[in-house]
Amino acid sequence: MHSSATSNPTCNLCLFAPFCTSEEEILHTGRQASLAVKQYRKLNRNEVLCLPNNKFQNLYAIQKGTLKTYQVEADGRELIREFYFAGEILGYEAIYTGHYPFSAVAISETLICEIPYANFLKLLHSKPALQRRILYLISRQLNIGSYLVSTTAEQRLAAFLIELATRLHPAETRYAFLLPMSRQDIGNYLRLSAETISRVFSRLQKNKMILIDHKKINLLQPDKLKQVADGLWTSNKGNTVK
Amino acid sequence: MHSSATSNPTCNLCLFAPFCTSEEEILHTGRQASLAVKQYRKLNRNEVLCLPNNKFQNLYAIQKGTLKTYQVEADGRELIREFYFAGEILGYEAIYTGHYPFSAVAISETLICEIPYANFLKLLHSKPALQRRILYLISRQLNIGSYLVSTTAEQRLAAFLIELATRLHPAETRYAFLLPMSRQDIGNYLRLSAETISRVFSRLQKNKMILIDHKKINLLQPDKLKQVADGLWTSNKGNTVK
DNA sequence: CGTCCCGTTGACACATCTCAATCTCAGTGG
DNA sequence: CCACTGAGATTGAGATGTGTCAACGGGACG
Repeated sequence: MHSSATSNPTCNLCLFAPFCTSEEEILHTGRQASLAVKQYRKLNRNEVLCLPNNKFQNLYAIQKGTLKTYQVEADGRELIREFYFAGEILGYEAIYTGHYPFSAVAISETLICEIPYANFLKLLHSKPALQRRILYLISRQLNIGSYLVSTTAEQRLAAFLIELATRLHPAETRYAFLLPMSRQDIGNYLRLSAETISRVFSRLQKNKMILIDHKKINLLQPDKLKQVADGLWTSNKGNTVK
Repeated sequence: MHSSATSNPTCNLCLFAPFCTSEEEILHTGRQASLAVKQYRKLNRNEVLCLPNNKFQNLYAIQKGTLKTYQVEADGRELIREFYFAGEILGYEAIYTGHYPFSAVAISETLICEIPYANFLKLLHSKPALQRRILYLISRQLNIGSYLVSTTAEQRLAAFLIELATRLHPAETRYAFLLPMSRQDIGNYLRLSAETISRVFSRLQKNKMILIDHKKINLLQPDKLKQVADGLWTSNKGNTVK
């Protein structure tokens, strides 16, 4: 365990750190400080954070780990709305609906911090700089996943990988990383079958754009991947330039 | 022309009406009041509001009419990111990127109001109720179009039609309306070809769920359409229940 | 009244899905 | 330490929904 909230590298980047009840305070007192703007909680793999129609009360800052939000279709298929990584905030959608419009589940061991929405509003109002910053981050949410509009499987997966490289580690882009989610999860997010994800991975590897070994992935040529994402390249029928 | 800003029915619902320079003030003085929080502007069909990489300065409130935002793919295809109708606010995405990440074009005669972002921030800070309301509306944006994750053409189009019924007229749902956009535009938004849109319209009409005559559309059975959207019904192979 | 754009419909091509078999790897217990 | 097990990943073959290309038809508008 970390000795204090701010000793966690992600916390250093967190907007709410100044208003946060430290982990050690929680651990030592054995109870959560009721006045805390932010509270610490641990989720194991596959543990549920919230369910559809749960009443909206908190936003959640992810300190470490990964979550997915999803809804289940009538036919039983799971449609992933978004992944959330360390440093990101989950729950903005619920401000409008009044309840969480999805299930949120940890896909790896995850640490989250609760931000009661009432406190969130108070803080925003008292700190203009924080308000600007939060609008900036919500605006970012509106831009995330805009590549889902792309048509081909290759385009979407390539764009997804590039985005992962920028989102997986806060304030830093790394082109070699561990995929936190399964092929099935990626498919449920990109609206492709797990088999298609697997096949496209194989194609991209054959073209030397990536190296992939189970969860370990290395984006060898991010620039070329970007071209694939933009539809400038395709390897569907041998490596042909359009 | 209207005699004042608040005489326009949409203005009555607008959050910024209290801080707005009235139309008649603008018309009578012949120049736009520089201190105005909100300014009036008219766009003809196909007139451009902003282009990709234009510097972000204003949010735009739509007073009347319809706009689309889109980006052009490498292969020349136009991908529509969102439609905007009367009472909605365009431009949140640009807060993050610092420039508009899309083209915005009127698809019918449209009246818009400019909200300089600096003024927007000041207003939000001085009016906590306005701040809450704006967060509420941005949250709504995060939920709009969530049905784009659906797999089949029928599901996406049915969900689109239902959403249109609720968004087309502020604070009121109407199941008979005029489609403001072309089949091509709908296809560019739902990631389907114009031909597919046409075919699905025909199928839905054959099943008595809608009446469609060029731009005029009537959602005869919104509840059944909702079931189609949710994947509970399909008419792909004759009208079969799954 | 003619032109042109938009929408409709048909035939065929193709990307992705579905179903299925096989394989690897991690975890578990003997 | 090894065998067993189950979940996830890979790969193949056939099915299918949607895209593409094309022809046709009908309003809207000048």
